[in-house]
Amino acid sequence: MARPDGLGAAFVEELATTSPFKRGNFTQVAADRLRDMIVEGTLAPGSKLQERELCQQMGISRTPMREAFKVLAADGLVVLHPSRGATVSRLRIDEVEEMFAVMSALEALSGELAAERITDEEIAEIRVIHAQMLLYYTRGELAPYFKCNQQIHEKILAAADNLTLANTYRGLAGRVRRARYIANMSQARWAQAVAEHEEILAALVARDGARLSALLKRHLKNKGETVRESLLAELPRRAAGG
Amino acid sequence: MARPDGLGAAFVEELATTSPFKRGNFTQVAADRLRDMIVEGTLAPGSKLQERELCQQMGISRTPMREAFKVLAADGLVVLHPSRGATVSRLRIDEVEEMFAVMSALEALSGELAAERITDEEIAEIRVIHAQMLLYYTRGELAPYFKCNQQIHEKILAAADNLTLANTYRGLAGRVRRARYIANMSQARWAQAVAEHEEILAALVARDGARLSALLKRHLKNKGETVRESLLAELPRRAAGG
DNA sequence: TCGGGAAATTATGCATTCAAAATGCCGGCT
DNA sequence: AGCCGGCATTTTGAATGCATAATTTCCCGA
Repeated sequence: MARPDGLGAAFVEELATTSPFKRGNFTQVAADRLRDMIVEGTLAPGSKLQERELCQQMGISRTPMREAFKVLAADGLVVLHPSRGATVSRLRIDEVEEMFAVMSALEALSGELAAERITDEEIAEIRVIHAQMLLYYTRGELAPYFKCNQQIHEKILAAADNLTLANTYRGLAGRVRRARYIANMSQARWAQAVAEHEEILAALVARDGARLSALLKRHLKNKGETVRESLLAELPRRAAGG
Repeated sequence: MARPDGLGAAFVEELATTSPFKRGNFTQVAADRLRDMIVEGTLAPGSKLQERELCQQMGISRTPMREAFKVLAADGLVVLHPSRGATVSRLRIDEVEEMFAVMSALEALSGELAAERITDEEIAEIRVIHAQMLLYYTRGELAPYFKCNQQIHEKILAAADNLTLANTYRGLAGRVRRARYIANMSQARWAQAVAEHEEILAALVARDGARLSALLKRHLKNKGETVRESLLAELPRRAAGG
């Protein structure tokens, strides 16, 4: 689901900054932009989406903006209140737990499928990213680490060669990404995650589907717990702060 | 995903037939109606969605109809061709296979979770539906059989108590439902499905999560194969017929 | 001073209008 | 005779307008 065509934020920027009249996909552009704003927290969970205001901000009219709201609502990032506008959906902790449960089931499947189908070349590519990721880990650079991490999971998803699976997964991943923005890993958790990734890579090389599946499932479960802990720790702070 | 609020077709009818001015959500109504039309085949896969025509048909204007298109596109039932309108998405056989693979992973999870949490009362309810289903089976009444079947899976999903899982599953189920409309089971397949359901019920009663999970997974896999066979058998006929 | 209610304001939902792009058609050109 | 290009028509995409529902404010009474 999410954005099957995958117009990235880059294009959004391109349109917003340069020639303002590239007719065709104001809706898509608005949706992607809103998505980014929600994920990075510019639009806080629970905050109201003022269509008038956002329209001015993006220099478009209400129609495509409203369509964008609908799309994001279908994605679960936004809640529509009939005749009362739209708000950024709050992600309750139990919801995040639910999502991670579902995602780990999907990761398990992707592991099974990937083990059957992955090519040596794909493994080699993953190996490169993996090594890069380790480097960032040793340097303690979290953001690029995450990026590599995500790329690896994307590669595995791609190797599974099941677009429906990939889209379903991405839909959920998009929704929890905002939680991850908030979440910070402890050193212990981080080390554990890296260790797990080593095992995952090994299972991938061995084409051991069952093992890979179990590893990925556990990996996601741990990630879920990390995020959960962070959220629990962060929640009271936020309540106090604003 | 899908329709989290779940306004059903009933409401659509209500609005369409009685007081025509119930201001509020023509978009939702239009989306649900289109969904039904697509699922039941009134709008054939690949056919163009003529917005003007559909607007007249439903007595609404283009704005909510276009919004409905966007929502259905996010659900995957409709494909938007920029500046060229929207068409009902075709479901390719490999896509159906993909969906069933994902659904079986989700069913497996729902089985695991349900086994942990299901109450005696819920089991009793399922037992009733199960018995009813068997009756329809012996009578050879396919449609009501399917309905019971679906209800059982819904009950298990409900028992799993994971809304995200349920919504994700429903999103996919909604998309493959059209395939099932076409599909017809062989007697052997039907008997096998019934036998599997017996086992599923037993595992549920025993609260055997691992077993239930495996059974559901296999069950869905078989269902997927059934649908696949039907589609393969139906495809050439359709090509010849029109 | 506080609470209730009505009017004004605001914002939402849908319709309509306006503009641009695509499709189809006709004529000219090779 | 067939193909390419330009013009008209159709259709889509976005903006604006209008009616209604929600919210806020303000006034009056207790």
